[in-house]
Amino acid sequence: MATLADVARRAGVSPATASRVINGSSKPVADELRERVLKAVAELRYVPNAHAQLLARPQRSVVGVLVHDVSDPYFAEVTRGLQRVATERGRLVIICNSYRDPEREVEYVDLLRAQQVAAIVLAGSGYRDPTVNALLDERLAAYAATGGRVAVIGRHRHRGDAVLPANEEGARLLGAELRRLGHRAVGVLAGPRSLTTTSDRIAGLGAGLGEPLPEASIRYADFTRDGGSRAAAELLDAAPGLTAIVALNDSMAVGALNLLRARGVRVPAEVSVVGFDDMPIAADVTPALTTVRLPLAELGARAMTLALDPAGDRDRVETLPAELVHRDSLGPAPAER
Amino acid sequence: MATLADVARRAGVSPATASRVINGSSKPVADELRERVLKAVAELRYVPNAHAQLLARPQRSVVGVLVHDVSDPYFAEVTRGLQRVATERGRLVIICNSYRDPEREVEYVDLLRAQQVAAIVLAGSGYRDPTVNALLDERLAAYAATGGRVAVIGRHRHRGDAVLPANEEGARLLGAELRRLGHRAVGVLAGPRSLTTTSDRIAGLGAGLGEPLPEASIRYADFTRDGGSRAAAELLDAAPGLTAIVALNDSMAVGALNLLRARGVRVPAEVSVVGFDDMPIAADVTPALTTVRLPLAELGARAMTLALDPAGDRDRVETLPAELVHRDSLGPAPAER
DNA sequence: ACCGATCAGGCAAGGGCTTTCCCGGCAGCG
DNA sequence: CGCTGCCGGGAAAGCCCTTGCCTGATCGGT
Repeated sequence: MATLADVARRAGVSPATASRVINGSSKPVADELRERVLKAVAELRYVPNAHAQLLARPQRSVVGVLVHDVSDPYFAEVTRGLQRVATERGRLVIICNSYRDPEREVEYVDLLRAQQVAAIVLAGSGYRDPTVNALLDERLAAYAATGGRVAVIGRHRHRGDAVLPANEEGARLLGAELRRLGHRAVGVLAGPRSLTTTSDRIAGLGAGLGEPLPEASIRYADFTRDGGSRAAAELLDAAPGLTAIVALNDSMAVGALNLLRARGVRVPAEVSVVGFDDMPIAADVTPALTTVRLPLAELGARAMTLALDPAGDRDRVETLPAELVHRDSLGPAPAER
Repeated sequence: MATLADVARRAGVSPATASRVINGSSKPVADELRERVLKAVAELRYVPNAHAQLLARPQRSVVGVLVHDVSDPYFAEVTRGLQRVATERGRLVIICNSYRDPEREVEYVDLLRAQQVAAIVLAGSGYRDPTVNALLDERLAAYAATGGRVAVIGRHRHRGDAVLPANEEGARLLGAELRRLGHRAVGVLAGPRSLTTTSDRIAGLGAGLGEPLPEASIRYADFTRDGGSRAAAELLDAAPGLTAIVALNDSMAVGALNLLRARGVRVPAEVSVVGFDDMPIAADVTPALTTVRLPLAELGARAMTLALDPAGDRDRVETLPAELVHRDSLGPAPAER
């Protein structure tokens, strides 16, 4: 690997001059020398060692993003927003997948810290377990204490700048609509119990329905298509009288739709199904999914903006609204079964 | 930010000793000192500066991945495979999105080179333009010349280790099946003209159908749902007699399905629709999409494996087979229209 | 009790780059 | 003609860490 010294030698100048030419320093360099340096750079295909640069100047330029799983459509969308802003601002992004493992999350925070990233963006539901949060908080605080910027998405239990999707409010909207349509026996396909996203959405739903949801009508599973399918099967077997199934994300809803089709249950005539997030596929399944739209890319974009802007005196918190999207999978409750 | 020197001072030892304790060096250190160092590390919340480490020891550990767009389901799936292997091998991954801009691709290669990554994995269709390829090749060669490892996915025009999806063969399978079912008027929803993936799949399709596809029955658009929808509309308007539409990826197929539904065209009774890739949603749309399955995650996993294994004497090339997945959106050609 | 071997720990040299500070040379001024 | 001031270029210090090599001490053997 060619070094700056190689370039300087080849151009017959000092490393100092070469560096100045390459970085466009404000210090003037004679045209002839400049050209010689540029020529040497091209010939040697020289690329500065980013680590040495970072060591030599305190300026931090890359930003770390910690998500549960980029290949999950939810995070894919959030990441798109994050990337857009980062690219606009000329920042490189390191994406890390925690796969919802709190321990790995802590490890990654340290790793990003070691990489001297300018900022860390944490995306994806927080955990309900206070022990886990405390550990992560402690690490983030250590990072922030040395000037690192932190922004979180959807983790209201962490300090630092935050952007929050209106999980609870969105679920409330949905609950109210279900109630208006006469649904009384509502089942819930929930994500992992440990996540605040799950508990927030359940709470909102209960509020909207006007009565807390009995634990018996909730099934916890993975936030995936298969998780939704399995949970729906269990739920239907346990409580055959349900008129509506609320999935706490669209993937699960798709799984439920699939199961119902397999069992020959008509949607929404016999059972209504609704989702959450409004992922791109929601409109393309049959029946088209009624769901709660969250501005996912916007969530990412805002968070990255917060992370890259200088810290304020106090934590900034932005809440982004949820919106009910009416499609075909939700109808009035059938009169009697 | 605490440094090793801070830790050493606090523990009352030399930086050398501190370093040895922290890195678990083979050189023995007395238990008492070891403990003092560990205590200082904890108190200062010390994390070694990864850049300084990288500078001090030549060992490269992170690997760079260059994709068109992680939030595209195709790449999301490929990335999942890449990540899996990288994590197993204890490697951090830097993901970069080129958004199909060849120029940005070259920039990112340099950037990854600057980051001293151990390997670069290039995923996603190559370009047909030889000029563009030459430029990229030159940069990759510069990287490889200094010991960097390169692996590409689906870019048969680049040297270096490669894993290739059987694009052409998969399309041939599909073409043959269409022919068997009596389809003679076949339209194609193609991705960008500049990509080899597009041209390979078109070539294979023609081969399978037994006759080259007339240019008039092809519409080029973005590899997206909306691209597919628009292209389908144009195609149908221009050639109303089509009995089958082949989308060159599943997103486009979903868009086509949507358009046909909006126009009241029955699938597959009046027009058959097939996709490519077998993305997770393919099974969930209505009618369920007949498509060509590519082992996407496997593609990623293999590529990462190649990239992390030491270079062989010659370039290794693995081809992964495509498989026709029969679902509901493809039926026999209607007798007469 | 002395010598050599063994061992733990520290010194210091890098690794590649940036940047401050200094120096030599030149022009301009008195 | 001599001095000052400016300007372009280079020497070198430092960023933080690892590690080969050296030193001082301890221990065993004789």
